[in-house]
Amino acid sequence: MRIGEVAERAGVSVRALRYYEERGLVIADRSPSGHRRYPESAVERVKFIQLLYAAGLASKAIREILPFLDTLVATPRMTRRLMDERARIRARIDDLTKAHDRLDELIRLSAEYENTPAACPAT
Amino acid sequence: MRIGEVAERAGVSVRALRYYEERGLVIADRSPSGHRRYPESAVERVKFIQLLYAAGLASKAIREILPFLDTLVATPRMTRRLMDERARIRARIDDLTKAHDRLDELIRLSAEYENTPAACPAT
DNA sequence: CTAGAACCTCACGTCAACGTGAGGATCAAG
DNA sequence: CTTGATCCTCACGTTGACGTGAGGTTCTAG
Repeated sequence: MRIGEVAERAGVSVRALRYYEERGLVIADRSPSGHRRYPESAVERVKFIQLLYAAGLASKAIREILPFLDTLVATPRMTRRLMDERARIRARIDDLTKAHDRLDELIRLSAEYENTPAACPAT
Repeated sequence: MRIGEVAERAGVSVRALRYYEERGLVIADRSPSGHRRYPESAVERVKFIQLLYAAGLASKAIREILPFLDTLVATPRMTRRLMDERARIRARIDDLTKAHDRLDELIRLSAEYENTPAACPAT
């Protein structure tokens, strides 16, 4: 598969894919002319990378975790990293929950001084 | 109160406080010689700012929300911003939860191939 | 065979929230 | 009055995940 198709199907930019290769997150072999060739699996792999990036993992952490997808064998280092990052994410969720509740509080407060309805469509 | 004390009590750097002033998040008046003077309330204000920064709000969004703490009166714009950010945070929590669960899955998988105990101290 | 789409490699630009000196003034204590 | 801690204002450096041309090659449809 060519880079443009991978980009579109994974929902990222072509530049991002080149960047991932530079960071060692995705390996692509090349056509004789030098164009990148990706296997089908690359799409899912990139989506997974996006998931981890969105969760705030650094590319270094991702690089340590990704090989697991290929080998399905976890080194102690990988396991540790997985658990560390899980803990980090959990802590982050706690922080966000605090901020969320605080904003909630303010919104309810503001509803007392304004005519603005406190009801939120997404609640 | 001087900037150093505010910094220590709020748990941020002196540089951060100057930056917050530059961004219009904290107003400090000056001594005749030009040193910043903060009211007691600044400590709580800065902690709140930290909470919002930690939740991923941009300084622009914080600037729109902060006046509420002073006036306790919400303009429609402020209310909208509050609710927008609450929604953003909620969405962010969802993303993180997805990533968390995915990592959890991998950790359980890796426990099958390694002797690494799956038990997590923080669970 | 030719045009336009898609690809390539540099390599500098971006943005946010500060960090980090440089160089100098001010404050609090003895 | 001196000294060490604290403060001031520039102003450039940092980090990560790309964006954005520049300048050139390759692929593909007609």
